[in-house]
Amino acid sequence: MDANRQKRLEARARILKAVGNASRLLILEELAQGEKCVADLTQAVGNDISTVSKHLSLLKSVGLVRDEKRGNQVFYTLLAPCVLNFFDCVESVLEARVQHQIEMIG
Amino acid sequence: MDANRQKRLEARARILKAVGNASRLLILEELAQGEKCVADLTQAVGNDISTVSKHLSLLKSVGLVRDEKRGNQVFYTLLAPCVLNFFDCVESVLEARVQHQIEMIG
DNA sequence: CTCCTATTTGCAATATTGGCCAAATAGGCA
DNA sequence: TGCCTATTTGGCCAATATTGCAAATAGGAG
Repeated sequence: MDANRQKRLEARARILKAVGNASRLLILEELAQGEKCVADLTQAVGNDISTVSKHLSLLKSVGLVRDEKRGNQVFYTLLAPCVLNFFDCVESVLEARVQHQIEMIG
Repeated sequence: MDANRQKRLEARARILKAVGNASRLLILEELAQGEKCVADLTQAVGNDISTVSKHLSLLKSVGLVRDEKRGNQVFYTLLAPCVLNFFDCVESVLEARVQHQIEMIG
């Protein structure tokens, strides 16, 4: 396969991989409501704060979120709200799967 | 965090995770052009055929593709073309990142 | 400066993924 | 039946990802 295509696909995969994790999806959903600090997100996710911090730094490294320090807190903001559109597609896949299972049974 | 929300997020993550891999992205792009058999996809991806077969079975298990055996070949079809829309969003994230880097330098 | 709070980083343990090879399976054809 | 081709499955290993704890860092307040 073409090396350029490979590079392009890997760059895309890195971003999509960042979205393919339940904790990070939750973080993105929370950020969809507006900026949040790490402590707030930690509360929502339920993991150790250090774990959440690492998820955030991953999301930041691929460009999905931005961070801003104010006082001794760090606020994270969703940079690419378009990822929220993924959910509709994903839901349709889940729907279709349920439908398929019903057909198998019936 | 709510257990139902957790379940829902994990179901979504499973699908998105399936898309977050360069080889599987390539497979999805190939399938966007129409159904292909495993050998064709193997040629395009460049991995061992057993590896490609596993990628396909993963994509199938999350409901993104469908398989159909005809003769001694198995043809795979894209079930959720909406995943192709992810690419626009992902490209915009990559673009924004480049832009950000330029600002850092400049 | 010292203490307190918020966050990040380093480290180690564990889990998951991606890959290949070899073996198994399945269909078609002689 | 036996052979050939196409695909899947099982086993295994290396690389990567996820997590928590403890230590480090950074900013604000006294």
